[in-house]
Amino acid sequence: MEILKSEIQDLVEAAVESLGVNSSLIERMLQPAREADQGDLSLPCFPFAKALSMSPVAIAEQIKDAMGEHAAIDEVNAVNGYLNIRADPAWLAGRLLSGDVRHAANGSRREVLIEHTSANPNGPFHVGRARNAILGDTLVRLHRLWGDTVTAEYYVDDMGKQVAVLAWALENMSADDVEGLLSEREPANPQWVDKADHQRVRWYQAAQLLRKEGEQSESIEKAIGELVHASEHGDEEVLQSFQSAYQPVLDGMLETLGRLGIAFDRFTKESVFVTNGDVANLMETLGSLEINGVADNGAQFLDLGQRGLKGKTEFFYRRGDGSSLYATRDIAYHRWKWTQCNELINVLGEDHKLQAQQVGLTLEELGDRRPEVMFYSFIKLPEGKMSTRRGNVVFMDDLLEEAHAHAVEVLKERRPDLSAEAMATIAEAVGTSAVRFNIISVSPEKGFTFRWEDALSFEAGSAPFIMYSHTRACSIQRKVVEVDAAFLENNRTPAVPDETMPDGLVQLLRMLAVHDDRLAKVVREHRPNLYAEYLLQLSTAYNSFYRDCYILDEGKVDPFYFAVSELARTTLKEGMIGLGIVPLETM
RNA sequence: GGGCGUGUAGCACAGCUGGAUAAUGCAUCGGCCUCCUAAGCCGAAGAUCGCGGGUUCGAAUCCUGCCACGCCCGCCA
Repeated sequence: MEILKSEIQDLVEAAVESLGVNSSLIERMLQPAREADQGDLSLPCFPFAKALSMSPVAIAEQIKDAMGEHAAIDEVNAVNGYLNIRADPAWLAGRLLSGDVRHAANGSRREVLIEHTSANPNGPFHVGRARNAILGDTLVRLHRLWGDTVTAEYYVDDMGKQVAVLAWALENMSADDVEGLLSEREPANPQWVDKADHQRVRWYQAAQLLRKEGEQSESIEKAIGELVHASEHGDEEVLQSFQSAYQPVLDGMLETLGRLGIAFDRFTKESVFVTNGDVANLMETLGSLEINGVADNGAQFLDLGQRGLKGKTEFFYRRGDGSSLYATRDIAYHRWKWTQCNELINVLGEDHKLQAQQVGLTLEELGDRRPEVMFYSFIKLPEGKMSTRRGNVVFMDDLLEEAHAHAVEVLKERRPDLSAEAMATIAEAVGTSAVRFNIISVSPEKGFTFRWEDALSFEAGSAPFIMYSHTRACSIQRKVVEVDAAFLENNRTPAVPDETMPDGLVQLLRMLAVHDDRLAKVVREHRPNLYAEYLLQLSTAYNSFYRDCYILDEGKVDPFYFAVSELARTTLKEGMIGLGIVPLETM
């Protein structure tokens, strides 16, 4: 709890000094208490035991006795060798309601470029791909909540084999060809027949079959190879045909993402760095490096083993025919990205770890910084790995429909009074928020198994739980305005009452006091799941407060309780936006 | 074979820059709607923190060996 720590650290240091111990460790040792009933900050006294040749228990007692009084401190206890300090709830309330604490710790607003998703535009989004998009977008939102200036960027893979296959298929196959080839597969979901990503992926899949099994697979492979080659050499006409092939697919994917509240500020095409000469220049620079090597056929690589890379140390950046590789273009892209920001974050699947190492080391070799990377592990289905080929996929579009339908069912039961229209709006918000939250709330590096029952859980521990707490606060605000329309204006900073506060209120104040600490950590360490956990705790605290403190009692408004409720409401709302949960005002 | 990651209650998951009784949700059992939305609240039960060593006043957390699972080790993207 930084707001308390910054206030009383001097006091603790003075007390420790008075015992004759150097207090330089206090800054680090004075830490949040683990259990709420221990207090807000605690100082383990074990490290001082040797120097003072006293028991930690006695040391804690003596520090306690040596501590001066402070308005921020409710009580100090010495327990089992720990010095526990509890913040005074009234002091906390005063600080929080004065409004000058929020984001107080934020001295470092940065310009951050976050690249995420960047999926090949060759088919609809499935849940596996969505982990990247949801994590990335949440990171974008949380950095914005923190006060950073953020650019969310999608790197469009507009050259290379995957797009070439799609372009070739659209050019050379009829709808009948495609459906004939895919006759043994599951037919496309009729609901999405007009959506280009679902449509065109059929062409892509059919072409993949032909490439592998068809009689003309060799000639097809050759044709596609020529397209790839042309694109890698910056052939405008080919690149143009690629674009008309993938753009509608990309648009379809973005439509799906839009439903989840995910949007991008900029799309950067891979081919740009080929056509503008950056890649050629880069390869020239790399060729002059000390660690450059040349293979028999003229291909070039860097020996990154000399820079600490383990395992396979040769990193090829140039083919024998002189063309670039994906990673080479990625390096050119990164060098450009560094001209756009002072903080760079990439969201990548764990399969990209080696490549990220190669790119990072090469950037350092060139005198650039390496980007920060948030890696995530892939989403599996209970039946095993997701695979489009075996039809073992969950499309995001289907998942969102299912989530929406499930939310409608729940609403029919709980709120039969609502109009169909209102229900649809709420169901969409509840469904999409629940899906996002389900994915955000687990650590990115942890394997994630997608389960319908979890994604559609609307109970405690889910997005709807947080949403529900927020709507309670909204409902109270509406009622207060009904009772007294001018109340909001007249009671900006009510006096903090001089009486013992109910448990629920104290819990809520402490949760609110800790918000910035948590957000700072989440943004610094790229761990959105910790913020998801925080919002759950804040919601729980609000619900306890709601239980203990009647804001409206017999038609009268308690100004202090209402102010606390309002602070919780705005904190919840901003936090929900930070996670991409829709802050409904009623549900 | 090498590199990286993961292993915590029946299930899912938090905690991992070492600190006191390992947090939370689901499932299980019990209580709370004549009062601000019960998608809620209160309580019970449930954990040799993968296994073995080590460092330390103190280890889920650090080091090390082993086991299991995932990902990677293309002049593919």
